[in-house]
Formats: sequence, structure tokens, C-alpha cells
Amino acid sequence: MEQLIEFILQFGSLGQQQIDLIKEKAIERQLPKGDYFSEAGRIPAQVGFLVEGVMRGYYYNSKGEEITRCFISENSLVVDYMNFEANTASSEYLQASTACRLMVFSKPNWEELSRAIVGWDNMKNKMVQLCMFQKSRKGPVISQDATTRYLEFIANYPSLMNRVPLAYIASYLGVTQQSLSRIRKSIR
Amino acid sequence: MEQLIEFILQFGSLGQQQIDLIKEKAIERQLPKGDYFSEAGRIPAQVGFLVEGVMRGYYYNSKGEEITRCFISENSLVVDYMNFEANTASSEYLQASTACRLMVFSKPNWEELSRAIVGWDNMKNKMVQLCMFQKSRKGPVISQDATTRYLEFIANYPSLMNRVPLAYIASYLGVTQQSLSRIRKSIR
DNA sequence: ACCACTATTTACCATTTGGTAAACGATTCC
DNA sequence: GGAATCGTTTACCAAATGGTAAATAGTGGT
Repeated sequence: MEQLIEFILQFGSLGQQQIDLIKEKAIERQLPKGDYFSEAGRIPAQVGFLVEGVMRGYYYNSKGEEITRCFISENSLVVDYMNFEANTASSEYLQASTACRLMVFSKPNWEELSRAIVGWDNMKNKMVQLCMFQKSRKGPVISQDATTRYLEFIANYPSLMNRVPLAYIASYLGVTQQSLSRIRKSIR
Repeated sequence: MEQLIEFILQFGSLGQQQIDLIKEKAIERQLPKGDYFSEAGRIPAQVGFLVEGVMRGYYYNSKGEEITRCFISENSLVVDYMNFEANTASSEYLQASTACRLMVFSKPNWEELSRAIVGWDNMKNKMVQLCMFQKSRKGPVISQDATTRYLEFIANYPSLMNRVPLAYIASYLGVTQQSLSRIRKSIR
């Protein structure tokens, strides 16, 4: 919980009363490995903050292959925000890649914060925009070759390399797992 | 100007007084082909709205190659928003790919709107988030092959195919221009 | 320890893409 | 008109990546 507050305070300052309100509205949720935080075809109902563990977003392409769209590591928001806001069905799964611990806000609680805390909307938007921005900044660059993409992945997500299956990383980087295995070999 | 107002009203409703204020704060700016709206190494000073023309964002990678990061077509915001907000230097160039007509807000004017119009921040954030989201949703998908990426590019940006040089599209899609030329040949 | 299951590596060959170079085409400038 | 410049296409070969298949390594359950 303190981790969540510390995260939020990066985006603005709050009084003790406001902090207490946030603590009231957030609840802790454990997600065993493999479980879903939200699913394709459903309307996202919660905003999460990842305290511990690794999550990933993925979808199925037209060939039925599972494609990892993003990894989420500690101290980051977990939500398909556009669809959460618009009350529309998500097109991706958000799944716990390892056992996870999150702080979650239900939609009513999340909206209550906007009404109750002056300046919350501002902070909230900064958070969301930063998370969107980081996702694109840390993501693989299409103009680089596969080896460079893998090296940058390691640099951007040093903690993930040995925590998630190679196949997830491969589809994230846009290569087959055979190619990624070859690349791993070639750089050691 | 009316085009700008119409765009803004998608994100909330405004009274006539507020609309008039926005009209006061925005000025029209012509950008000849090849000119820059903002440059790498400089702090972005304006928010633009593209009325007519095509712009693109690009940067130089470590090999000195020019890489197109995004295309911007009519009725969209033109700004490196994260750096505009944070007053930090941009890492990319925003250049007019064809002759362009924009409505622009200086930073003081943009901030004035937040103070003067209740609900403006909300609308502003929706705009920015939508533009960020669109950019990623319309962008090339790394797990697809080059031909599919080109076909989806045409579907997402039908008006651009014959308005921008092949080399720009190639670096945007992460292929060499020779490859893209081959792909063009193979699909006709 | 053994089995079943999953993840990763390796091998082989086909296909795609890149690098270098040159030819061709279109446009601009004098 | 002609030179210069830029954009596009083509060709050739090398390198990277994919597809299929199988072998190996690791993991968890009994």
C-alpha cells in the first residue's frame, strides 16, 4: 500500500486526508500465475497497480498466434485504459506471468477519487500518459534488427529476462522463438 | 478554424464564450514543405492542430539513418506532448511532408485555456490520450511481415500512399526502400 | 525415481530481407 | 534544353529469419 502512495505522490502532492481516502478505495488483490486481470471481449472493470510480479498483455492475431503486446513490471499501472474509460470491450488479455500482488480500484472507487480529491484528475492523467509513453518508449523498435531489439529489451527490462518464458519475449520482439534462441546463443 | 473547433467539441461541450476564447488563442500558421514545426534538441513551444497537409516525426538512429517514427494527417494534434509538458528537449523532428496549414497555440495560450475554461483539462487530456492511442494503434505491428505491414499502412493511411516518398514509408515500416519497392511490385 | 508435460535448443532448408550498385524516371534549377 | 538532383526500381549476392521437425533440458506431480 505504501508503495502505491509513493507512486502516486510522484505526480502531485496530497494531504493526509486525501491519502487516507485513496487507501480506503484501493484493495489488495493476489493473482496466481496464469490468472487474468482482464480479458479480451470484456469491459475492463478495474485499475490496477502492480506491487509485485510480472504481468503481460497479449492478443491473438489473425493466424491464431498468441502475440505479447506488452510486459508490465512492478510500480506500474495495469489497465487497458482506453477501454476502461470508454466502457468498451478490451481486445487483449492482461495476465499474471508470475504470481502477482496488486492494489486495485473498482471503477466506482476510481471515479470517486476524481470527485473527492481536487487535482486528482490531473495526477491521474499524468500517470496514464506516463504509462502509455513508457510502453512505447521501452517497446521494440521496428527499424532495428532482431538482435538489437533483444539487447534493448534486456536493457529496458533487466528483471524480466529470466522471469518470463522465451516464447513470450519472442512474440513481443516480433521473432520466432527459434530465432530468439539462436540470438541468445550468438551473444553469449 | 471551424475545423479545430469541431475537433475539440468531440471531447466535450463548450459555450460560445469559451469557443471564442479558444479562437482568440489559436493562430493560423502555414508551413511550407520541408519546414519544421519542432526540432530535436529543442523544447517544443507550441501545440499544433493539422488542418491541411501531412507531417511526419523522425529521428536519427545510432547509424545516422533517418527513421520516420510517425505520420500525422489532417485533424490531429501535432506536438511532442511529453516534452512540451515537461519543458524538456525533444528527441525528434516534426516536419511538414507536404505544405501544411495548422492552427497553433503557444505554450502560454495553451495554459491560459486550462485556467479560463472549466473542464478544459479534461478535454485536453482526452485529446492527447486519443492521439497517443491512435498513433500506436495505427502503427506497424512488429510481429507481422513487411508485406502485411505495408497493406495495413495503406488501410490505415489511405491518403498518404501517394503523398509521401517511399523512403519515408519504408523506414516507418522498418524495411529498406529496396524491399518496399519489391513489395509494391509483388502486390500489383 | 519416474512419468508427463512444458520450455528451450538445434538442425535443415526455404523464404525473406539487407547491402551494394547501377539503371531508370521524374523534378527542379539555370 | 540540359545539367543536376532526387526518388524509384531492378539486379545480384550475402545475411537474417521463418517453418518444420526433432532432440535436449527442465519442471512439477505421483
